[in-house]
Amino acid sequence: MLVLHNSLTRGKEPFRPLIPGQVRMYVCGMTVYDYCHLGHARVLVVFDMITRWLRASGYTVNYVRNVTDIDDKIIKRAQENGEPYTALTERFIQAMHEDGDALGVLPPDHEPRATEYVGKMLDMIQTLIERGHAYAAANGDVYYAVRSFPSYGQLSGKSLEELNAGERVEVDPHKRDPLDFVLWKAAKPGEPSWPSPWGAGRPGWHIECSAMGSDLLGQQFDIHGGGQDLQFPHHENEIAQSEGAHACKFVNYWLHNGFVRVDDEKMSKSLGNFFTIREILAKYDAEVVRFFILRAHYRSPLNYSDQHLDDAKVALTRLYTALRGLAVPALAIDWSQDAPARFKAALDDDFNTPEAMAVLFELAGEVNRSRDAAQAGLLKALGGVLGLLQRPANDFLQGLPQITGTLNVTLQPATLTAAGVVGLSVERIDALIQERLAARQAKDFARADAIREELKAAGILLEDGAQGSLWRRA
RNA sequence: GGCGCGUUAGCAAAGCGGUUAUGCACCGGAUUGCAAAUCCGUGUAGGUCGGUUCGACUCCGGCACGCGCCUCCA
Repeated sequence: MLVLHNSLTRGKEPFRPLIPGQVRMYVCGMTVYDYCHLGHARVLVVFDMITRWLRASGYTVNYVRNVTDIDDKIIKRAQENGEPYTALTERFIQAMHEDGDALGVLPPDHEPRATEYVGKMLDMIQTLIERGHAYAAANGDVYYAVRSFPSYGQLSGKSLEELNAGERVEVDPHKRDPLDFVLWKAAKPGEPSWPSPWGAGRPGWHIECSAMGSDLLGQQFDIHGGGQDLQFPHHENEIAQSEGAHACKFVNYWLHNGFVRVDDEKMSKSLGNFFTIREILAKYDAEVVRFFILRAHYRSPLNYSDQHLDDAKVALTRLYTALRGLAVPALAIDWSQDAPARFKAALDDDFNTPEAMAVLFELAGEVNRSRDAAQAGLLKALGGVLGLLQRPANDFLQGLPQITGTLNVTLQPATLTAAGVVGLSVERIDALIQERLAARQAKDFARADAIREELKAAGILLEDGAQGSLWRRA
């Protein structure tokens, strides 16, 4: 029985979908005006893991992750670049897909773009006006009247009074209440716009998700996810819009993943302390990054540093090392066995991936002791539930970091030579290993050790075994 | 100022009112020409002050420190 933490009630609850066996889940995706950073990677990976686990648990999942492809920042960036905003968004949507693919993130079932749903948004805004939840202002904007929605603040646990007390932004004279938020934004000259009953303009950010969610998943659905920073005001506003327009409960379970931090500060665009996914993938294998993300609980803060990624790499290396050299069979998991049962119990407890991973490491120890292919198959199968361990072991152990992206990426293979990683071809490595083998057989250990040192300097580590020497990249 | 979250060993990170988390690092041993990998073994925790309890890292309260939200942000 899956139990999950619901932000709405601030506690753990048994998960019961509206339709037994079927899960409808919406996650707020990216605003596509730049490359995704590690914080975005966390959302992608965490909700991919959640989707995988729901499916592994037997649920049919309809997973929607939207794209915001029209907003102030997009318009500004496109103007700076002197390009149509659609060219900008297309480019970064493609980049986002490349990043997600690299990280082993399965595509969502639907990936609606805001610009495709403007009509639905206008319908919804019209309904909100008719129901007294919204009003058109003199400047052509349409605002949501938060005072018309008594339970406003339920998700963030704040009352309107508390929110008003902390108001730090200059009050917009067109708003009836400082907390009223924009549903429809009148266009300035030269900006992309859509016609509407209130004049040319574009949708506000919050209405996008309400419209796309209800269109694809229904007026009420099971899970809504996103980063913790969206809890207020974005998700609060979504509730006010959707419940105001549809007069029924919007979402039963709200899931929010924790932030990625740098030096104990939130990684964010505004602070400028972010690392893009592709910057990180220039130095680290994408599976290491995925492993790094899933090694922490999804609701906990995740501190980023090279040291932590180095640690993650070493840990993942241990798992792959256990699989190396075995003919690992593909097998169906018997969830009644001890290790799978503990793995399942961990994930059923609010997606506790750190505990599930502990089971993987215990299993790796058993595989190392037994060298039993069936146990290795179980390790690989359980890893697969988390989207890990699916490559041939040597592909990971001997592989180069993957470079994704065909766009204007600044990464060059040369950046990989920092540790001498690409200094030697596989052929050269094999030749040196053969030479060293001959030296060892001739008891010329000085020569053998010199070759080992030479390879080590190039980032190649040797492991001598009964059937010759194995190598891996440092 | 308001609201909320966190503080676990050298580092990272979980569960749990009483019994080994796990990974890395460290130490001892096996193995190895020497290493590496692997195996075996040992040690190192629970911010602080109180309370509840036979017993608390685990529950409750105070304090300190850190972080987040209250404005766009995954």
